[in-house]
Amino acid sequence: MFKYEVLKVCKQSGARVGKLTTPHGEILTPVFMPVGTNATVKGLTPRDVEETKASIILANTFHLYLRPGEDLVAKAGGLHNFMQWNKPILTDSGGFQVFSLSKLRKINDDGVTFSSYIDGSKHFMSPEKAIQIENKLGADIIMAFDECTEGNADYAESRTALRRTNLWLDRCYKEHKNENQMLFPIVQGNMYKDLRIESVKRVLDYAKCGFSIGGLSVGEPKPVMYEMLDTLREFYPVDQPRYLMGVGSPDCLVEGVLRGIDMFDCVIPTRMARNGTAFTRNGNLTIRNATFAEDFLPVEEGCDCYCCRNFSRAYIRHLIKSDEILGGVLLSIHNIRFLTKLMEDIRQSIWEDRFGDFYKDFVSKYKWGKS
RNA sequence: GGGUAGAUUCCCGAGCGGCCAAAGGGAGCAGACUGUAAAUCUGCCGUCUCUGACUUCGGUGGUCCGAAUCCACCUCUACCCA
Repeated sequence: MFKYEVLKVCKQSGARVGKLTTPHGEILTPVFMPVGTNATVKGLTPRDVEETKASIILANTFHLYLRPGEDLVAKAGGLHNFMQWNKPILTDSGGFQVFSLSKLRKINDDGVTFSSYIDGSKHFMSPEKAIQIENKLGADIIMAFDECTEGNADYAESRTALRRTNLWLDRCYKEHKNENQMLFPIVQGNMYKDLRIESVKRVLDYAKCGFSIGGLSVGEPKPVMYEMLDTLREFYPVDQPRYLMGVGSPDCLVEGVLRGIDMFDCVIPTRMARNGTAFTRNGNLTIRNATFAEDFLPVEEGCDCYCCRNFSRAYIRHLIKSDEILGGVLLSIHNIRFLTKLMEDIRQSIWEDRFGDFYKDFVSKYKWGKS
């Protein structure tokens, strides 16, 4: 049911194109996966998401457990049916929420006790429970329940979190019974090379058709993240996709592929869209800014997305300034399409053994902020 | 014609003798955002030679050591009475 094949390795860079087969379809890697935490990519219909050529999206166990509840999703026929997305879905386990909602939780080896951000009610999440919920939600790929630490966590704290992540990893695999779902283990270890290496070795004892790298892009500088990826690289088996969790700025995607990463997800294209910023190959454009008030060009010339084919920067700026929902919707469409197109172009350059050149060209043009 | 209330920095609006360049909104401008408690958050928002100085609170004149705040007249606005 699950299969990963490497289709091509770039002679110039070593980056690769692969194909991951799942019950709901095939995914060409390297791939960017848009995030739809609450069983919706914010603001977009599945039709919109499909038009961006996204081949797989994320949803979140933690959020769907709190509302509407995994039983209701199961009753609806599973996530695919509930949200009307018939391509692959990956559910995150809620491990990241242990980190991002840290003020609301208490953690020990058994699991995590936390207060709901919705109504303050007390809940308990364990590796077993997370897997049970993910089984009910029915995504194609499900994530192990891990403990993610902050970018500046000290060694002792990082080691404790890793020990717990490892403990939980075993419990996740014992609990997981649904053969229609591939369980990905998660590498942790913060910014400590020895912990990262220990973690990846451990993870590979469990990984069958894919594994992921978590706990990066959590506040550390980008070069530190790249260093961690460089450290891990020699341990990767060739026959499994490698998923770098939570990474999605255009420059990080390119840097990640160069370091052997096959899968990425991130909220950043949709969040930045709602906050008025667009990705382009020449750098980010804060469409909200006054400079675009009378700019009647599309967000990015040459882009084939619905937004760029039809609307001007001036119009989108007007929508954003007027707090009209459509502004965020259109920019979300563009930003996601920008990333899926970036991945298409990366794959093409790998096929043609020129990803090294593509990388240099991209990095020389793309700027994150104002230059 | 008579009466009453009012005129505050782009807008709304607080201030009612010193702690006022003047609360709070809004608008405007800019920044942040990486497994989404984020259509959110942060900063700036009179001028300047900017750890200080200068010019502002309808206008003019006055009282006072000191006025956006008190007094007089004027202008305008709203409502009421004729």
